[in-house]
Amino acid sequence: MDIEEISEARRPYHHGNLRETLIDAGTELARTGGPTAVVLRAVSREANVSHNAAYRHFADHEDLLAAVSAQCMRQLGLLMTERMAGVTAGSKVTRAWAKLEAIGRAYIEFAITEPGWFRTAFVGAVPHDKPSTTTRSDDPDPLNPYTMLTARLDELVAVGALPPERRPGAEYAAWSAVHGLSSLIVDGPLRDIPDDEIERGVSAVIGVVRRGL
Amino acid sequence: MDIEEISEARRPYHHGNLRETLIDAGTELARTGGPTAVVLRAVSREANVSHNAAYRHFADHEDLLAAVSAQCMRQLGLLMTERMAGVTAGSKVTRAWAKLEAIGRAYIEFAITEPGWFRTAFVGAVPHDKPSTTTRSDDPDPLNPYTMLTARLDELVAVGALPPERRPGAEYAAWSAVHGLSSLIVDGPLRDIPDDEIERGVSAVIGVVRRGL
DNA sequence: TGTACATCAGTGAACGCGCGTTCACTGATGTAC
DNA sequence: TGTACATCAGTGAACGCGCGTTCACTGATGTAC
Repeated sequence: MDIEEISEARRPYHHGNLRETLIDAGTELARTGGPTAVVLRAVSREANVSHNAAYRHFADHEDLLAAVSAQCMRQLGLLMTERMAGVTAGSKVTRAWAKLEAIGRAYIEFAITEPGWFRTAFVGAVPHDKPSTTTRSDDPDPLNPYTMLTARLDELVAVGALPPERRPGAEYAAWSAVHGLSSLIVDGPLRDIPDDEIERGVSAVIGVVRRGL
Repeated sequence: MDIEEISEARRPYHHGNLRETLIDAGTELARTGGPTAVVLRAVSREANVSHNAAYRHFADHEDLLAAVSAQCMRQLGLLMTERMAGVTAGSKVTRAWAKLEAIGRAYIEFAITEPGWFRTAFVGAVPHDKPSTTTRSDDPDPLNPYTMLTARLDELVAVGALPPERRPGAEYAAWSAVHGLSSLIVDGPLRDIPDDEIERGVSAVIGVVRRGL
């Protein structure tokens, strides 16, 4: 009750949680408009705050965009985790393959259902071997899509489904295939293909990766 | 001599070839700055023409950008053709595979050596089954990368290297893999990986596609 | 062959727009004594 | 427990910027008679 009162009328001068609020507002704008919609003034407007307040929490526009981008990437990792959790049946080998397929399909699903987030996630994305300064932790982020992919490939080797000599470079092949189809559909020449054609593309990509590994 | 005179001092009021000149200027700007550098005023400036002259040849900014984008796509097709022409040795089957590999490697090479063009080629790219109004011809453009890919895959089938039942959807798999690696390197998280790591990625992608098909 | 006139292809000034950023400020909070 | 004061987190006005686009125009060209 008190909280509602505050959020409606007696909004305090000090926001208390403005950084997160701004990132959330930016993420919402990115959802429909992609990275170019993450504009300092628009984000501040959305957060009901003067457009200068952002400078108390971010160095500049680029800094804010990077934070929003990271949040979009986390959304991708979240969907991948969710879809992977649905895989429970079968032998160890079957499950290992099914999990790899699940995260791959989730990646493409994310790109198609949330194109704005997908595009935003990949602007100013930090190289996978250079952890960002804000996420400086020793154990890798379990929601990071690249981390999830390497874990799946390692599991395939551990379970005997993938010959160890095929392991090096495998992440490039798998990631590229899935990312490429996503990009071609989201911004590329495959923009307007019908749903059944998309499913054919996904199946072809998954099939080639699986047989090729 | 006369020509030089004209181009230097006595530039005629009527340009005579302004449309092509503007597209070329835009392409040059795109080369270093990508699609966002293709700005109406900058392009006109580069062509030594008032920034309104462009409106005699293009409906608006988007129209100009589309023309520049098409030219960048043609550059990609040109490099692919060139690299493919280098394949001459071996049996029919060997050559068919080598040509597919050659266009795939050329695609990635183009993305890495000409990132501005690569990015520009894929903004507002026309869906592959909907030819643009300017390129309305019955026989498909031989410089179109997608056309080149399908031709290679058809050849693999004709030559007996690819089982016909594997043919449907094959272009999605091959294109996605190659485009994905390119995107990840050009704008994505693989932005700053060293050269030898790139070569590992290319080999992995090519290998998986070849074995997977 | 000459001339009037429509049309085409440029020019130059001006418009409004939203943006990122800076400035001087004010209200709220925390802390030393 | 009070009080002075530094610091933090917001506000509001203003800046310059380059952009796409529109307007009224002018110079060059082609064509009908």
